[in-house]
Formats: sequence, C-alpha cells, structure tokens
Amino acid sequence: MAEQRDYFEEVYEVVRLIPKGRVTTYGSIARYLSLRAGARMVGWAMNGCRNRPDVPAHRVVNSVGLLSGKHFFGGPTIMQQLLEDEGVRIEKDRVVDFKTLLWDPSLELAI
DNA sequence: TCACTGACGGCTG
DNA sequence: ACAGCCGCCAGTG
Repeated sequence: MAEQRDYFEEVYEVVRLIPKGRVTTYGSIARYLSLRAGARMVGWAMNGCRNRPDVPAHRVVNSVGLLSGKHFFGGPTIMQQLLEDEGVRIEKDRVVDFKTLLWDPSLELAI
C-alpha cells in the first residue's frame, strides 16, 4: 500500500534530524510527536525504516540507553559499530554517557 | 474473536 | 538499584 501511517513518516523525519554522535529514545520521539500510541509504535515504525537507508535508526535507543534494536541491523554488532563510528562509545550494548549524548527532540527542537 | 508478542516506558514493591 | 506488572497499538496464529 502506498499509504503508510502518517506518524511513520513523522518518526523518520525526526530520526533524520538526530545529529551525528547523538542518540535519542523511542519514548522521546513518541512524546515529541504526541503519539498516544507510545514508544512501542515508534519501534514498530522503525521496523518499516529498514528500507530507508537515510533513516539513522541506530541513533535510536531505549530509555536506558540500551541498543535494543541491534539485532535488527543484520548483525549483533552492526548498530554498535555504526554508533562507535560516530564517536558514541558503547559498553555492554549500552551507550556510555547516554544521558549526556541524549538528544531529546522535545527540548532540542523546542516545538 | 481471543490470546500472544513486540526495536518501550512508567509505576510499584 | 533491581525486578515485576500493566498499558499502549498493530500484526499474527
């Protein structure tokens, strides 16, 4: 179907705005877009972004900085390598200094 | 139609 | 700090 969920596109747009070397969370995106569906649907939206190379899904982690979606990158270390290549340190599938690197659209974009 | 699952998050003990 | 439970929406058996 040509008609994707509108919030899918909105999610992709926000994800594309994430600066290199920064990360954000599913919940932050959901809150920024006022998705009452919650973070789960953001994750579901990311599932559809696998066909979209321009969407840096690796910069999206869960609320504790855990690379919960690493297994969906074709390998258990792909997501980690992508992040480390941008200067984000990963330790035990978790973003180091996650709270500092967190890029919350609700704050940074200041809607 | 019901039940279970999932790239999550918040609340409670 | 940690573990468990519930709610949220969509897809699948």
